[in-house]
Parts: sequence; structure tokens; C-alpha cells
Amino acid sequence: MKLTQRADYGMAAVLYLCQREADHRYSLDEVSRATEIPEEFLRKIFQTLVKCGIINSFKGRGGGICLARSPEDITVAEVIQPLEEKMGLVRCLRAEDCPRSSECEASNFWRKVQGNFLGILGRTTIKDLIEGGK
Amino acid sequence: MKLTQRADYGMAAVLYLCQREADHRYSLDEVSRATEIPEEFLRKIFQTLVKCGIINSFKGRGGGICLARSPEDITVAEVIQPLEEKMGLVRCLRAEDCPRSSECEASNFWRKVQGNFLGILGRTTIKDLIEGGK
DNA sequence: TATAATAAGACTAACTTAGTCCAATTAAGG
DNA sequence: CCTTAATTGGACTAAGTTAGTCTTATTATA
Repeated sequence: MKLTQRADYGMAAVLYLCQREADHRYSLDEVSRATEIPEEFLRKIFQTLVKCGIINSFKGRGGGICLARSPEDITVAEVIQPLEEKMGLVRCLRAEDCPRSSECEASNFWRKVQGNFLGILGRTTIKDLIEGGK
Repeated sequence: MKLTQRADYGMAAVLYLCQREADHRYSLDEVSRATEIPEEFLRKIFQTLVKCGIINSFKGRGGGICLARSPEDITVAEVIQPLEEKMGLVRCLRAEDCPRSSECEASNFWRKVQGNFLGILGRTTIKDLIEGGK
């Protein structure tokens, strides 16, 4: 019962950005050193997060990244989902083609548990985390 | 966000046993064929489940396995936990020694989410699954 | 005593994930 | 314009984990 390291790091990086100046551009190098996430790996993570509109990136000299939205408008689910390549608690929820999924008690149960899990992530914003509430 | 195959199979096997005669002894071979879980792998899974008192095994001719308790006395958590070698949604929840875990918003959040998850598994029995409720 | 079962543990293979490297692109500054 | 400081994209490698197998022992019953 694990999240990938990508997702784990991704959350840490977003959390980092959320806790400093919103409009300042941070370089990869800077974020990497502060969060202790390997730079090249962090780059890949940011590429994904840029694509789904969570952060903005600026190429060239003086470039870097910054949040695209404010912390109360970013949910944990939005950060995690694109970084977890295949969501799915168990094999039959990852495969699109399980023939007997509807008559299978286990898969029905896992589906529910997973829905509950994703529900929490979807209802929690980064701001909630920072404030420690929720 | 994944469970291991061991845990996934383990649930399927227990569910299988719960849906037939309680006191009959089923051979590995029989369960393996019915559930399509590779026999040698299933053996390992059963060994673990025997150790934690969920099923009983009988050696020798006429041996096999049967449930040690009735479905309403077995929770999903009891089946899953021993089969998932290291529980822990993110790295810092798997490591015992994270120095800054208490001041870290992310780890506090993940801890809560994980607690919620385990809570559901602990409150759900195999009987609940079979009846489709919950 | 032979046979039909599980037990235990070492081993291997496959797969996934983490992490790196390199060449290309872009924008700003001198 | 040319240099430099940044990201992009994609291919690649390495590490680690998990899945699955094999082999040898043990046990109980007929």
C-alpha cells in the first residue's frame, strides 16, 4: 500500500512552493537543494505538473517555476494523480478488461476503498495541509 | 497507490474459502486452480496466513487448509497487513527514523489518510464483503 | 512403508520505479 | 548577435522490489 516516490516528491515540492512567495520564480536547482529531491528527477516531476497546469515554467535566463494557482485552489488529488502512473489499488482495478469485475466481491470492495481514498485527496487542498487542519 | 500482489491474492483466496464449506479441507492445488493463483506463490501466502491464525493447515495425506475462524470474525486488515511486507503510504511513513516527521505537513497528512484507510479495513469483515454491504 | 499432502527457505526472473545523461530549445543580458 | 542560464524531451541505466520457482524436509494416513 504505497504511493510512488514521484508522487511523494511531487507533493513535497508543491508544498515547498506554496510556502514561499507566490510570484517569485524558483530554479530547479534551488528547489532541489531545499527539498533534497534529486535534481534530474525533480525536473521530470515538474514537467508533469506543468502539463497539468499546477505550476508554470519559464525557460531561459532568469527562468524557473512558480505556482500556477493559489494553494487553496490545488487539491492533493490534482498533484498526486498525474504523478502516479497507474492508479489502482489492486490488479483488477488497474486492468481495464477484467471480465468478472462486477460479480467479484473483492473488486467491489477495493473500488469503494479506493474511491474513499481519492475522495479525501480530492477534498483536501494544499492550503488545508499547510494550516494543519482537515 | 498499490497493494502488493500477495495481498491481493491473499484476499481472493480467503474469500474463496469463506464461500464454501467451513470445515472441509481444501488442498493447495484445488484452491490454486479455482482462483487461478500460481500454486507455489499461493503456498507462501497460506504459510503467512497460517502463522497469523487466519487459516489452519494440516499436513500429510488428506491434509489441506481450512479457515480458522468464521468470516464475520476476520477483518480485511488482518488478511492484508501480514501480506503487505511494509505498510506505509510514503517513504517517511515506512522509515522509523524520519527526523522531522512531526513538523512536516505532508507526513501528517499522509499519516491521517493512511489511518483512515486502515480504519476501514479494520472495520470491514470478510462477511461484510460477501454480503456486498458496507 | 509408500504416498499425498504442507513447511521452509533459498534462489531466480521479471518488472517497475528511480534516477541519469545528452542534445535541443528558449529567453535575457551584455 | 553571441553567450549564458535556464527548461524540455526523450532515451537510457541502475537499483530495488515483487513475483514466482525449485528443492529438500517433514508429517500424517492408509
